[in-house]
Parts: sequence; C-alpha cells; structure tokens
Amino acid sequence: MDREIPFRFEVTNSASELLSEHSGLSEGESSGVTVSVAGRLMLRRDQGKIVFGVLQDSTARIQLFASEKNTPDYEFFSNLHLGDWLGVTGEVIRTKRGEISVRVDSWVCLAEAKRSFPDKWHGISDTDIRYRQRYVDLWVTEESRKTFITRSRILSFIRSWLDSKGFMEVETPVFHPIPGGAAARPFDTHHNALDVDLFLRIAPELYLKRLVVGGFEKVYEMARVFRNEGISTRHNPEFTMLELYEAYADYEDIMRLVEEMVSELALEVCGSTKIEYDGRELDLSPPWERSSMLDLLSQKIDKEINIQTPIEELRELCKEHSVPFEDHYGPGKLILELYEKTTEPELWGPIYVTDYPEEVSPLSRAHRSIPGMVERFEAIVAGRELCNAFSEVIDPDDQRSRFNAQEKSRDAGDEEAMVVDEDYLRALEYGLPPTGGLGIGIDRLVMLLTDTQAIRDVILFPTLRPEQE
RNA sequence: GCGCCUCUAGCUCAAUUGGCAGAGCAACAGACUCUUAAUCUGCAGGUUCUGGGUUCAAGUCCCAGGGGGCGUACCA
Repeated sequence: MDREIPFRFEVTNSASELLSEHSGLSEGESSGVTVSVAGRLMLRRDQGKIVFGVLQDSTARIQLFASEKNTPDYEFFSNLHLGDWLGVTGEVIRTKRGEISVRVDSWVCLAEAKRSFPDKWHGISDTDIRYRQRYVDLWVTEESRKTFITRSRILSFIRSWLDSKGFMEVETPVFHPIPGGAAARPFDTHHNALDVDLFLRIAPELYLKRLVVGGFEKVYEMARVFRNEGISTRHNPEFTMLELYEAYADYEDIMRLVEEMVSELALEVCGSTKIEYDGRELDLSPPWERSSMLDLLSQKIDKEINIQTPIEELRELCKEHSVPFEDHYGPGKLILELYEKTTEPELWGPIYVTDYPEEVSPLSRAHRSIPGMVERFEAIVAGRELCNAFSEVIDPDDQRSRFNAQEKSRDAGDEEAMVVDEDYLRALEYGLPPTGGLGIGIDRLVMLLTDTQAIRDVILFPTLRPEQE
C-alpha cells in the first residue's frame, strides 16, 4: 500500500483541547464543529461498517469514529496498522456510548509504522528495549512520557526562577585542558588541528568562578558533565548538573536559596511541598534542618570527634566500624569516610550537613571560626546527597596551597585528586569577591520529584553498551 | 571491577523429574453499524542469545562467551 505522504498537515486542536472543550456534548450529539487532529493510531476496533480508532497525540488520546458512509477510503482506514500516524479532519461528536470522538470525514496517513507496535495492553516490560528504543517507550509507557514532561518543567522552572532572582545563564567549555572542579576521573579526547589532549569536563566550577572574576555577579549553568566511572541506578556517565555562583554571598545564603528554590519547585511540579519518595514522606518546606557533620558523626558513634582528634584514634574508629581506609588518608579524609559510612546512610532529610574538613574540600573557604574545617554543606534529601555547596576560596595563595596538597595526594595514589590550574590561580589574583557556590545533580532532583528509583528513568537516552549485530 | 539473577515468536508470557516448543496481543485472510485491551472464524509466525559438552533425547543439566537487571566498589 503505497500512499502519498503530504509535506504538512494543518492541526487545529490538540486531543486534550478537544476533550475539554466538548465535554458538554451529550450522548449521540454532534457539535457542529469541524477540527483537524494528528497523532498515532494506538487502538482500532473494527465493527464492520464502522470502525473506532484511538488517536494519541502529545497531549491525550481521543477516539476516532469512522464509518463506511462518512469516511473516504474506508477500506484503507479500517486496515491501518497500530502505530500509524494520521491526520484526521471531521466533526467532534459524542458517540451513543458516550465517548467524545472525531468523526473521520477526511484523513491522511502521515507515516506508516512498518514495525509492529508492542502489545497494546502490556506495553514493554523489558527495560533494555525501553531504554534503547525510547521512541517506542514514550508511546506505550505512560509514566515514562510523564516523567520526561516533568523533567522539562523542572528545568524551565529552575531557569525562570533563577532568572527572576537576577542570575544569568552562561555556557562554558565542555573541553577542558585540565579537568577541574571536582574529584572524578575524566574522559579524554584529542583535538587534531591543535594537536592537544583535552578532557570532557567533570564540572564547570572553575570557569564559572572565572566569570565572577569577570564581573558577572550571579551566574549559573545547566551543565552536562562527564565522569568516567561506573554505571548504576544512581550514576550515568554523562549527567546534568546545575552550578551557580553568587558574588557577595556565603554558604548560608546558598542554603536559603536551595531550600527556597527546591520547595517552590516541588509546589510547582508536584502541587505540594510534602511529597513521597519510595513510599516515604518528605516535607520540603523551609527551613531545612541544619547540623554540622562533626556533631552528627560524634552523636552517631557516641564519641566526641573533631579535626584535632589524633589520627591513630581515627584509624581505630574506622577499624571499629569496618570503614576501609588507606595509609595516606589524613584526619579529614578519615573523618569524611567515617561519616559517609556510618552516619549519612541513616539520614533522610531534608537536612543540611554543614562544615567539612579542609583536606577533602580543596575549593571551599576555611571556616570563619572552626580551624581545619571549611564552610561547606551538602543537603541530604530522601537519603541522598542532593547538592554540594560552599563559600568559595577567594585567596589565590590559599587556593595554590590547596592545589599543592591535592598534588601530593595524587602522588600518593589518589587518581581523582585535582591538578593545579595556573590560569584559574591567575584569575583569582585579579580578585574574586566573597562568593557562594552551589552544585545540584539535576537528574537526581528529577528522580526525587518524579519518585523514580533509577537514573535511567529520567535520562531519555542513558548510556548503554552498543547493540551488537 | 566483583557477586547474584536473567535471556523462548514483533510484544507479553507458558512449557511437569531432561521426552514432539505453546498461548494472548500484533500481523495476514474473513464476519460484524456504537466499540472501549471489542468479539468471533481461519492462517502464518522460532538458530529457545551464541559456541561447545553430557545424554538415546537439552528451552531445561554442565562449561565458555555475549546482552540485560540488581547488589557492591569508585562517585554525584
């Protein structure tokens, strides 16, 4: 059946518009209104001289009513395949059985489905097919479509929210000569004309702070970042991170910003600041609880710990709580490991865990009153780390010695330790004002607000091993 | 990386202690003028992920490989 496919089709209404605009029709009544809709044929019920179809567009499903009497090429119409794209023009009616329908007074095939669609009742249960053939999944898995619509709404809400607060969206390089701004293993690549090795960014942080040096006082980027690490329900090698920097602000300002933004976001996309994740309740309304990491840890292991605690004692505690560690770990790293293995897993949140050891936070400014610690916080929401933020290091000499300390641990075997970035130090030498910075994992935020358990469910095309012939 | 589980028709799933590989939907050919996953009749559809092995006989048991899932490690 070779049917000519037109180059365009004029749609007058979406399915959901038709359903709401004609909800007043009574059974068997015709509206007198002629409309044009387009979409995919998802169901077909052949009755002989009449046939019912269900047309789905991006908004809803609406029934088509075709009859031998009204519908041109009726034979062809009743032989359409599930999955075929149609453009239909006709009067809006309500059938005798009460279904709002478009009577097929004229129609055109807009694309033929040459492969048969999945089982119309069961859909696709094989997650591999769902991820690899997302173009089919989106049609047959309602939750999947909803999740990605919500993701889009989340992104546009965040953008307009930040814009309204005077933030400016910027784009910084994806290719980095030096991977920086986070502790992670990068992907590497090569530019032929320049003959230089480059890395895909693991974070946009250092470029964004250069922009604050440049005078853009409030900047943010929705940054796709790349980390060459394992894949799991919570990790995809490429993911989206929101980073923002605000001049003249400290980490407490950022805490207020995060709780305000996230709670308003929840209200917008979930209709409430009280949501449910994985069957558990979560109240996102501000203010969120705050507690220092040392307090939480000390309380958990029932022993007063601080950065002055002797390293032998910390090592003993690690052994005691079966937390693995390596010899080159300093007190700060040992404390962080202890906290992450013993305390963090039991937090549900939302809670701000504040003040981290300087040793594990090379870009965070020294705490104004606690020696050896920095002004940094992570928000734990639904038991997971939602964001990481701090008062930024602004002093170039301080930053240099932090980088040097990172170099040392790199030499000691830490492959993820940061590398000295001379140009970044040069930027700081021109002067960075007090600045608060934030990074939020957008994919995990979407998981939180869509109550999904796998990061693959919120990424349209997650990283998979390529199919083999 | 490591551990456990899994792979049967386009899709969703069966197949007893090892004994002729099946059903529903989709497709194909028909019937039917108000259906709602329509229904009914008929027909067709397979390298049971791949390669070895054990056996009279393997979808089923063993070995190796591949895909996928979950957990764990690294991490956000």
